Amino acid sequence: MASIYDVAKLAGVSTATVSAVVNNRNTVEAGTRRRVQAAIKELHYQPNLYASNLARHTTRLFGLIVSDIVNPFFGEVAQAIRAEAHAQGYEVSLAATQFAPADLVSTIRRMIGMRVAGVAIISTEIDPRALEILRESRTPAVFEDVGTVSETVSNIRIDYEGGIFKAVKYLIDLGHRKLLYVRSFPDGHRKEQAFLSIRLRTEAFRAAIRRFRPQGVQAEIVTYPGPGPRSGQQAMHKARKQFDFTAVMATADPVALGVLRGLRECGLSVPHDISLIGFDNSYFCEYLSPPLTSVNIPRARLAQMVVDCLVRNVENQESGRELFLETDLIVRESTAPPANHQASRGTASRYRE
Amino acid sequence: MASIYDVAKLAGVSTATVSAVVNNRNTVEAGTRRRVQAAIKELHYQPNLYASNLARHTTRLFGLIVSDIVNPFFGEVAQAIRAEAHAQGYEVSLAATQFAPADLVSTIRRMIGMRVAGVAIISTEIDPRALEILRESRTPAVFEDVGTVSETVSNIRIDYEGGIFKAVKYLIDLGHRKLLYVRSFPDGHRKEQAFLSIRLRTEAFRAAIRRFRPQGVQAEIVTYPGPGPRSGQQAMHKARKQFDFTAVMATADPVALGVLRGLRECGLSVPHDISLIGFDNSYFCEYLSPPLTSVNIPRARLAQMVVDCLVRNVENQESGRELFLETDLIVRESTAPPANHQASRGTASRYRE
DNA sequence: CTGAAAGCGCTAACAC
DNA sequence: GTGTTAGCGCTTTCAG
Repeated sequence: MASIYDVAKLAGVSTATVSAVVNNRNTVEAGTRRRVQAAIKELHYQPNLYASNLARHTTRLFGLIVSDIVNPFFGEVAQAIRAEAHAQGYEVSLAATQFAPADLVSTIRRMIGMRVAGVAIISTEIDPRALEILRESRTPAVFEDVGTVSETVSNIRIDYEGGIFKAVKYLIDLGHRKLLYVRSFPDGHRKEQAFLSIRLRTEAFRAAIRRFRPQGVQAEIVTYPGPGPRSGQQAMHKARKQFDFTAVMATADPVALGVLRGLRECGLSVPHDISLIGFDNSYFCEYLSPPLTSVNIPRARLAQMVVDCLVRNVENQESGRELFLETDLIVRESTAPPANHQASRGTASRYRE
Repeated sequence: MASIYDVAKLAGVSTATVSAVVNNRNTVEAGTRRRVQAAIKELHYQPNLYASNLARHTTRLFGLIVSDIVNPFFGEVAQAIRAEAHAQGYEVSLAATQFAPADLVSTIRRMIGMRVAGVAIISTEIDPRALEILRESRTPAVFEDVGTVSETVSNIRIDYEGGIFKAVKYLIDLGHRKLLYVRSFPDGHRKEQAFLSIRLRTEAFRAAIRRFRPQGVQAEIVTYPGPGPRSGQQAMHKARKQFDFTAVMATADPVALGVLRGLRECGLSVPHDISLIGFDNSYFCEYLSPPLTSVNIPRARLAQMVVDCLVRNVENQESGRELFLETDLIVRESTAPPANHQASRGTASRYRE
């Protein structure tokens, strides 16, 4: 492949000049520029990114690491972050770990190897080495949910507590007293493993329940391995036999998807027999039957925070910060007052409103 | 950040030796290796990828370009391709264009700049420059649906024709005679613009209808701009007033999602009043209410083909090929015989099966 | 098994 | 405006 020398020779100029026109510097005379461009075209010249980055010493590139590229929530967040970064003149390189902590670490290594200006980690899984490596390399980073802010690492705390409290309260106010919380963890891992955001969400649920104990609220938490939808589906088939409940909260929307299906398979109707609340407010929520009530994490705000942290850290040497992202409950049609005990026992679903 | 020289000096060896241990070459004595590793750890050394790729002249890296990172179909495909590439010892760098042909071109440029070993373009949008640039740079490439194979570019033709024929036939066999085909195109573009796969799918639908004309089959095709779900939803609100139909085919699953919602809002039930078929067989299909019948594009097979083409091209200098990927219809519960004309006129949805 | 040294293709002073 | 040139940090012969 043609190099900058070939172009320079063909155009009868120096490599510095070619470099200037390639990088759109306006220090080149129109005629020269044209000659260079012609040579570039003729040789199909494409600058070698490795060479230029190596010589340049600095990149306007952020790394973005998400857990699961198939979960639309991560896709939406990635889009939002990309847009925000572009607005600030940064590219973003996206990587997915599919929940494997080892991949998280190697991906971070690779990104440091790319000398990214900063990296954002929006992931469910964590690995203590991740933080350590990032801090040692002094690469600006922003995490979601991981607590330890430092000179170069920021943290965005998502208000699970508040969002889940709103959700629980909403159910209680509707009259529900027996709740089921369903969570899922990726296959090939142990439940106890560090999926921080899942743990935090669960904790938030427990805390909310505690506060409503005086009202006679009871709750169970069940956990199944595997992809979210499958877990949710399983949960309905199994948990229904063990526990009595009139409302379900899912740890993430894909889990809610499975719950919806499981419920249907059991001949139970949402929200008539069982109310259901998801988490993340994925775009598909409003398109389900019934449209799914879900706790919303504002993506645009999240993206702003992420990019802002990184940019300030990079450009103004501001140190890492702890930010707090509020969440809210988006009420749709998957939640309603519980049917009376009789009706909720399985066969009433034919008579809607 | 520490360089290979720093490590070499600290370990009392040459950079060649450091390079050898970093790259896991087994030509280093155990003791030396340990010393080097200690130095690496102490200095938090991370090799500069640009420098190493520049010196190395060759990468085991494929570029993968998809249209829309939020559509789970692309996510699933990306995962499958990544897995297959890893199995062959290649990394993959993922980029999303969000349907913008200009981004397609600049992304391809960037990937050539990264000197990727090959690139796969699984996108809805196309741009003639894309093919041209790739061919000129002699970068091995594989497209989906774009017809012109050459020395370095392969093409995977997806059997839209077959898949859609099966879908239409299935509907006809169920007794449907009046079909509606709903498609969507990204906002900010014109309908006539080149979204090849959408056009091909539409053509396939037309062809299928033509073949069933003798049976008295009628069909309409409607098109709305915007995100798929919104288009599907709109289609139901508007098209229902203009046309008479008992079955809907959507150009992609997200569109079907919107159709489902639109239908519900109109008080129509699937499949009792209207049958619905999606396209792509996204993972969420089986979790909808009712589970969505959809035309399946086998991801694993697609991934195999893509990676295989690329690898053969890179490693064995085999020239580009034209491959054909069969599709099949996954029947679920969104399709059923049409209700009699009376019942389908809007109010029958309470009396299921 | 290890070291010396010549690049890789580009950028950015600095000089002209 | 444009050219010269010294690196950037690594890999890879080739000697030893």
